[in-house]
Amino acid sequence: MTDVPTAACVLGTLPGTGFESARIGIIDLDRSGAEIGRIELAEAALPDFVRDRENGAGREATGAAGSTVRAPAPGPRWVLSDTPKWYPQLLAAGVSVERCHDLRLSHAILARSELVTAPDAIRAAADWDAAPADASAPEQAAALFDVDAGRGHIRQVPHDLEAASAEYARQSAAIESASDPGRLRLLLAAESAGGLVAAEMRAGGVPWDEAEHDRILTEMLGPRPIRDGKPAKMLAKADEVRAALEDPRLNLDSPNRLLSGLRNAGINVASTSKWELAEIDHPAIAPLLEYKKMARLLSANGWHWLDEWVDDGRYRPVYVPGGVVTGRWAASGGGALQIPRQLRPALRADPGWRLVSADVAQLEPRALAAMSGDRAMAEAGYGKDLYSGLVDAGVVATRQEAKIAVLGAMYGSTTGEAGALVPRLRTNFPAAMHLVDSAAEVGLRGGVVSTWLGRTSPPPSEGWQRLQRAANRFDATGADEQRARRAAGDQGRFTRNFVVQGTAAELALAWLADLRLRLAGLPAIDEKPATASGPVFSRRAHLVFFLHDEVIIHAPAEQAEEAADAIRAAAASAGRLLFGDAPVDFPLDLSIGERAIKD
DNA sequence: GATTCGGGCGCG
DNA sequence: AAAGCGCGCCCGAATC
Repeated sequence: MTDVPTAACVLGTLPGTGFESARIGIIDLDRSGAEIGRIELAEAALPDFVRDRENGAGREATGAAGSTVRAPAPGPRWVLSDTPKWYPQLLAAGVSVERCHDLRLSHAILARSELVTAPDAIRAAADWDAAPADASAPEQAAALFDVDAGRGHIRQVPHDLEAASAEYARQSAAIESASDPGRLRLLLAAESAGGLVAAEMRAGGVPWDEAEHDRILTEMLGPRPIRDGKPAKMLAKADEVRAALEDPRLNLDSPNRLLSGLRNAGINVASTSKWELAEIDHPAIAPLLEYKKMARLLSANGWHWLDEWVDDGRYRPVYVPGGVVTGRWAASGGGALQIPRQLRPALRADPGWRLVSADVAQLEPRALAAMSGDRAMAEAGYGKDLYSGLVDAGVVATRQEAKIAVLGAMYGSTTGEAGALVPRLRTNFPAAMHLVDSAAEVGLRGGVVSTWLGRTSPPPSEGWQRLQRAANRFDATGADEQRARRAAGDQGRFTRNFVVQGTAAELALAWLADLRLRLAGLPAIDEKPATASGPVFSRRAHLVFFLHDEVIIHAPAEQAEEAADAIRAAAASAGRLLFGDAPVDFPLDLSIGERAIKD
């Protein structure tokens, strides 16, 4: 067994009587997917087993180890039912893995992908169409959860070895039969790597300066109130509003009452939205907008949030890879994707460490230029700000116009300023515009579209189909037709945006996947381990934050420049991996500092 | 009392 | 004046 090259290891639980401790089964597969061995372990022995395999035990040596930044002999690809089910315990034990195949994430893609020509077997395996294991539940609670599997329990994928092995075989067959297996393999590898990164970022945590957060809250709102009362500055601001409206008892927190209060004061607005209020000239408006901002900060990211989500100097949100239909990540707790810019100063490196922050400038339009092969659009952004490039190319007059036009093109704007500007893009960038216009056309008619690597949009709902049928009946009313047209337009804008947002997400995932391997190859430092991070993350640069087109790395100060180089190299590498030699680049805004401040 | 729905606003 | 995509979260109000 020890001298056979193992390409993949399927992990799964083994059936037991329930009286002994849990047993884990492992199936070794060779490159053709054929079984070459089985191993059985106690659950407690799994971390050591995985560590040994990652270090090269159980497969042939393939050259000198440790001489380059990238590990020369990769470990096996771990086939996991669901990464949050398996990986957190490994990380807690100080073990990380290089690569995996997440069956749950891959199933979701393969069951829908247009590239899969024989989807029946995958689609029939409905067990695998399930929610991720709850990474926010502590492990002991997870055990209780299984006992209490009745009410309110969201179904998980099966975690046993036979089910995992069978699903892996189905998925492998689906990939083999695909019209472009290479693209799907890339997509599934990137998606699965995202699963690893999400678990790693949660385990490592974002270094969070609680004192700075408290200082920002106190400055904005006043000192933390006793119990759940409102802070002093907020109360004072509310009094200002009530005085200006001459309505001393008005409840500002109820949109209905606030709306009546505004109308009673002669302010005619249709809603209490800030963009509508901002247009009004009245002494109550300025303090009201300030009050709304304060209320938002308090409820979304106030002291209560700090107590719940930040512990021991680390913010640990729950990421949900693949949680958005387009392939973007979602978050299921802690609001990881909505940290307000106001609180950015609270992200702060540990002493002796740095935060390396980078985002891809205009990721989505660049992804569009690349996938459509639009040379003019690629050239407009090459090596510079894409929006300014549009001004330089004479397409529009100002950067602001460029931004409105480009967003309008990707979102399907037809009216207003964007609607007026989009036709200029159609003239100058016909390939790019043809791609999004075609995607919209397909959606409008009820069809599905796919990203560059083959993630396919969900078909419109049954309700949508019903609306379209109703509008085509002989007795359809004008209202029926209007509803159907509106729904069709919505679906068209969705598919238009899907191809762009989804392809951008793929580029970002490929960037992330490449980056985490580069960082894992950096040498461990001897001193100044990051105090609050887990064992895997305390001795070298590691990812701590990812938000669509942006990453933040926590790095030992002496490793910060290497981490920055890794970020840049990974972005270039991801661009080549997806788009080959297309003349598109993905330039980064990058900064190194104790804090993660952009701009 | 527990659950859903929509307004409003934060992020890309 | 929010037109135009994708989200999550909180709150008040409606509903059971």
